Amino acid sequence: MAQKVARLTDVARSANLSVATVSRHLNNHIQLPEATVARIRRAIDELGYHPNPHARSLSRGRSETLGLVVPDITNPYFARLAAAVEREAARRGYGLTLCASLNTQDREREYLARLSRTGVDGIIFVSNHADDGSLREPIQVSGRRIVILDEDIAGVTASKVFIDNQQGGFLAGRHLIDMGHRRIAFFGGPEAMRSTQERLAGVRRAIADSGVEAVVGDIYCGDYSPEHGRACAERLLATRSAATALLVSSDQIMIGALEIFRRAGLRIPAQLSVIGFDDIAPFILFDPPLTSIRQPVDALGRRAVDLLIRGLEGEPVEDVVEHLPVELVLRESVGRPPQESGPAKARKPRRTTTKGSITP
Amino acid sequence: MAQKVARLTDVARSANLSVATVSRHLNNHIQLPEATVARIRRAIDELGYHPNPHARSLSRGRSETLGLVVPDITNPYFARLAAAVEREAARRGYGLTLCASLNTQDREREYLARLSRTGVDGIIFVSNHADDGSLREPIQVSGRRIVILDEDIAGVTASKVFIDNQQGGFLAGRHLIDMGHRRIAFFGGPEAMRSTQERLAGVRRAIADSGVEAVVGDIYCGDYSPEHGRACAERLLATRSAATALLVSSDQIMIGALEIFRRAGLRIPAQLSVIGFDDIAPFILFDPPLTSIRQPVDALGRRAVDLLIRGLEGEPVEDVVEHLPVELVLRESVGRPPQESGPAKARKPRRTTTKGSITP
DNA sequence: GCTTGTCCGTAAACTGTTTTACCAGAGGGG
DNA sequence: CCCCTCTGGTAAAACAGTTTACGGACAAGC
Repeated sequence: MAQKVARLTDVARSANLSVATVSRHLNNHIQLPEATVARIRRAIDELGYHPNPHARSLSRGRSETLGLVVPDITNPYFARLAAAVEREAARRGYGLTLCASLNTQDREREYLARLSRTGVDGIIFVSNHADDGSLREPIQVSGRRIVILDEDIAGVTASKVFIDNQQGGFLAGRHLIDMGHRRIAFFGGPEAMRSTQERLAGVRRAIADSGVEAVVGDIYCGDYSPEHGRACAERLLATRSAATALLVSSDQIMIGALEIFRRAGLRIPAQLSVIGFDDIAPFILFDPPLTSIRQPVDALGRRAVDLLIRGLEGEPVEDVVEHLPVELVLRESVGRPPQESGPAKARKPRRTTTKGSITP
Repeated sequence: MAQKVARLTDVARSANLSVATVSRHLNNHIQLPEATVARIRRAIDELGYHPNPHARSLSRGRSETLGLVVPDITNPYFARLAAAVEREAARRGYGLTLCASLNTQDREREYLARLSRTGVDGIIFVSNHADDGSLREPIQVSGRRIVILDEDIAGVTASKVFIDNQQGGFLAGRHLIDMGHRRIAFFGGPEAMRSTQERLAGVRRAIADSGVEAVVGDIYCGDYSPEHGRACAERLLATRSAATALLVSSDQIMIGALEIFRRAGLRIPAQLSVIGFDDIAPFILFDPPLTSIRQPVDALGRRAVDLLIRGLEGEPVEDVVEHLPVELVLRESVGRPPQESGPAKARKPRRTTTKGSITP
């Protein structure tokens, strides 16, 4: 009783072979005659042999496992990202160990250390706050290959995959201008974060490009949460803003904002045109269906995994920084500004979904 | 250049000790004089030594990693569950490797095999479909300790943690009866699943216990999805059902159903009283805020991890089967049935949140 | 003075693979 | 007949820790 689990040695002995032969056969490093193969197969079945994964990892120097550090999988955006990463990793034969940093630097550092101790081959790192430089050293010291996703961490040399935030702002801005809006409000994430700054810059570029007299005012920054969205919306209503259009920088913020708008009886888009950002939440189900900048979340995850695994498997890849294109999905939450009487000088909106392009 | 990473041997040599001494000190198996400790510390810092996790796992026979198989983290219910599991695992010093089965038996089997190959110490398994018996063997053969979560897989001997589905149905049913409803519709998940059957049984038990002449009719089963919810709602409206109340067996189904009801202009609870199940989605934000049976999702995850780790760390635990209590959260989506003119013989609702109890 | 026990420490076995270096024998070409 | 190249296979050395069994030195107890 309590019989030991079968080892490779046992299989080899039972098949009258050396361990090396069996091992190489199992790893397809050798072509054996059918008779020998059958002997091995029989021995394995009989003994119920399963290779010991720890020994395998030690010997090969890798475990075929990736680590993913993400602020919070309860947030649909990160859930979707994690799902994409997991799927792609699995497709390429890698496992994924998940770490929820809850967006605190402490836990981020702790998980980085833990992942080093845990033997993952590489790490995909997603943070969601402005970086204060304290992450730089633990990342470099972890010794693991790493790729930074979604939000930058300055000073770290690694491959990085972002979305084209500026293009997102630009597409939204241009659409609003085209529809005749001249004052655009903006509900953003943390002010210090690149995503916020770049999206804003995109809107401004759209205005500048249009040659039209327009402005982005009522810029309220905070964190990516429904609470912040509610606060923004209340503030916008309270100040009786002159803005006729609004760009909301995330689904989470949008959910909070819509709650307040609905409660206040604000009609969208009759009284206020609204564009969202992310397009993960089922905005098509909302009333009205929401026009939104769609992030290529799945592509983001896939690309990060691809870059990481490539680096891992010897291919000597340079660190790259990529900006994946976003697109504008037109639905029904953007209309003409209320004060505009006729179809004066406003141009028509363009095609239904407008692909952004990769910026260098 | 390309200098080798420091090994324990290097540390020992540099500190003028044997590897055993250093190893035991690092693992707190020995108390050393301060001078020796300092030598070790110096050597480690100088060499930048990090223990090799693979070697460690091999030697100790475990990796302090758990596996979680879940249908889809994109679903908020499972996302929440995964978050709870991850948090608890991390708290106890364990990592978590994530597998998304997408609810297909094939992928479930594949992941089970993969997790065996990947060296996790134990597995938490969540499936979301009626089990056809084909999972039984791969689970047993995996050789890993396993705990089944949320939905049963018959014939598997393992610890299992469920919620008390019947109590959920019962609490909902009793509340509706108390409010005067006599015909209750039910939108459920797959008919073959225990969760569906037990919740339904709970409602029926509530009716039986009340001694009142009531019935649960318009029972529509399908999968846990918004699409199914839309289909259910359309069917209910189309048949001009006599039901004055409705129990919806999941958030996902609810989202679809509400969309149709809203579109049809149905007033809740004036024309139809509604109770939800899960209470993960922010139902408090809905209009009206939804009365719902709340699942103890965090507790579910924590308990599963606890059971698993206990078994792993030698404590000889019997396989247990637990049913965690649910509670009824009263909000504003349940009222009196429309045809009821006065507050006739209906009893008052009870306290605000009613804890269920553990059933044996 | 002898035993006993503690403290600090060592050598060696053990974990279970993969991989390298090598080799006997068979078959083919010259 | 000799040389060469496959084929099918082996022994042994990594991989990098943990753990066991043991042992010398020194102090205390008798």
